[in-house]
Amino acid sequence: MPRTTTPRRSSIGDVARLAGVSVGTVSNVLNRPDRVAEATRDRVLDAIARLSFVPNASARQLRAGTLTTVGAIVLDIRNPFFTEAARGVEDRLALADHTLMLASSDDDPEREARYLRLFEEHGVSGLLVVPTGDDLGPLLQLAARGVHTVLLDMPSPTDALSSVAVDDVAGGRMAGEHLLGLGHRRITMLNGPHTIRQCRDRLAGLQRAVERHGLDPDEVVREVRIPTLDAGGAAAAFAPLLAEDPAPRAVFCVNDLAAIGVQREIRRRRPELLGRTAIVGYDDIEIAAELATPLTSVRQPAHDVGYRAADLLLSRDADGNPARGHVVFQPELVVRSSSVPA
Amino acid sequence: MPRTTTPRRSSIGDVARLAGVSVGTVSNVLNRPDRVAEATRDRVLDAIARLSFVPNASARQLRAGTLTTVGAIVLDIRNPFFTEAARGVEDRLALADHTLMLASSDDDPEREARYLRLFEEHGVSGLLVVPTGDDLGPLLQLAARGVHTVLLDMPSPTDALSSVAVDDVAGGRMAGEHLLGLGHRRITMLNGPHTIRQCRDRLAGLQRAVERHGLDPDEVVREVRIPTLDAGGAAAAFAPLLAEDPAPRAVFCVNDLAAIGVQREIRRRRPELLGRTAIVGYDDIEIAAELATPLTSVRQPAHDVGYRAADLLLSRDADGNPARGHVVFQPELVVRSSSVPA
DNA sequence: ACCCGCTGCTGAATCGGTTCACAACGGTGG
DNA sequence: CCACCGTTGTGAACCGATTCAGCAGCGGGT
Repeated sequence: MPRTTTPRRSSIGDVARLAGVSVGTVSNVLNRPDRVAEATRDRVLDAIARLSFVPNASARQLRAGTLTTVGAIVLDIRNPFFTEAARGVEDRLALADHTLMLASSDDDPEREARYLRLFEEHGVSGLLVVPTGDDLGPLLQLAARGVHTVLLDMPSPTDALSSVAVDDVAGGRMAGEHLLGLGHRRITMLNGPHTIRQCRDRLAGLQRAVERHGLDPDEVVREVRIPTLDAGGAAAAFAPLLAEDPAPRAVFCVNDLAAIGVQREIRRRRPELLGRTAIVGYDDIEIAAELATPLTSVRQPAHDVGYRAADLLLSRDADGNPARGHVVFQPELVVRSSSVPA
Repeated sequence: MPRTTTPRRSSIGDVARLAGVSVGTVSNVLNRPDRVAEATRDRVLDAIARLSFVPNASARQLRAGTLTTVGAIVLDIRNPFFTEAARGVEDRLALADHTLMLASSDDDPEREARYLRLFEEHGVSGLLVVPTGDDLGPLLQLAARGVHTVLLDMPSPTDALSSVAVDDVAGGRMAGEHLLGLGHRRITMLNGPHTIRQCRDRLAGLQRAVERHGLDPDEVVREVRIPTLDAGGAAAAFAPLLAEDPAPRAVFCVNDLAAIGVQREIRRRRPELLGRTAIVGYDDIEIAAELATPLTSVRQPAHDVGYRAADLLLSRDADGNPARGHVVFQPELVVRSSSVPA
């Protein structure tokens, strides 16, 4: 009986009644204030304040069809690369008074599909997606249905989808050249699943660097897969390698979190190898420079990636159609003390 | 002229026409499939597939009023504590087939207000907020308007808002007792703005620990404010202290990122003080154990905080009203080598 | 033959805004 | 005095779904 009935949100009709005008006028006050005489406008604004009226976005969008919300789906919200990119997105969107809604697919195609559907149902004005796999089918269908989509951190194989990415092959090559230049001839790559393109590309870059040195990639490069791209998974996968003889002396990790896991595992199991194992990470996250052994890493312009992607999403060509484009940023090798000579 | 007119999204009416049924039937197929004969249902499903029909969430919500989306506003998406909490939220919501939309206020009340309004306009079924300041007015109004709201990482001063928080006074006290136990009698606290409650509480906890030791907080504790809670801001604020004589020998940082900044600054300017300055951080982020000097830190159960908050948001009492509650988790001190004796 | 109840479907009202054709009105110029 | 104009404001159609009263058809009981 004391069941508190939720007070119904007040609608534009309530406001109109209180202000003694028609709903059309209230709508005009909201959207084209200059079309309304000042006295009337004040009365309406007063009524809005008194009722603490908040317009219903569903109703507005249903009729007007427009929305200033952009959706983004990243692989893992805990990965600093993605959060930094998300900040870039937000920063660009804020300039256009748009807002970001962020979701994390956890590298699970099913979750990705759920969020894609959710955003489409809500009619977002654009979508930024870091795809979980190679199957762009769902995204292409989405684009065909008129949802302007930009691939994040993945070059688009088609003109139907725009993209902003970083050249991962170049990044892998930089890491490889660096390690080869230090004299290493056996390089272990701690890589993620090949379903993730970044992982494949970074390996390919490493192999290309080896070839350029006139060596055989199959001899030099040994790939070890880790199931999850975090420190724990990397540590677990690296542990058995440390028991081998000889233990790896040059390790290229698919990201910095994995590199941190490798360092942790070396310190725990074979501390004598600490200063004698070259480690190169990827992403150059903020704390890479602060680690027990400051980490050599391939830096990606994460903020720029997000910013540029949002920019692409918002820009229209002369005809008012969404602009299409493919942007590829170049990574940069940051050398610190973790990459020791052979 | 080649202006590609966006193909209009197909509606439930299009589906009905193609399947040769009424819109009501299509709606039934979508929401109560058991009410529809199998043959009819198959025809409708076929039409849905052929048109790649996606229901319009705005229309649905406008009429039905329900939504399975929850909004969350955190202070900074780059702070691992918040992203970990966000994962906790997502994990709990997924169980109930709800989805999370995440936004970051950047500790800016204006941005916070914008997102609050956005989420309210969209009629989210609940809201998780880490408030930017002490002014809960807007949130109380929101709650009064029927938006179920849970304060994240802040104990609620009122029963109108639920809350899930960690006891920051206890955390500050733990840090203080640890440093005092190590013999330190001058403690510098690198703190954030007092507009943030966490910052005030952690300082208060530190002061209380000093009192318990029979000492005068004003003599022992020196507070230095940093404008932003990241490594860069902390490093900048700490630099002048390093020029003083004597330089600080015990530093309690309001979070781990700040502690990392302090370590960086010491290493850069006074490397001789490296092993002789006790540092305690807060949050125990994943890499705290991997730093050049592994960091003593106060651990917060971030994932649990998010999970529990989402739980509170979803739970209803026997009358079907949203449950109210106040949960306070206890932090835990993790001692590593950064906290050296005096 | 008639009524009852059940299943399966229809058609229209409804949610809360936006938008547009049009009306009301006071002022202006010929 | 009238035609005309610009400024304000009105009222209804409309967006795309949900929901519910009601109807058609059919089998079974009496």
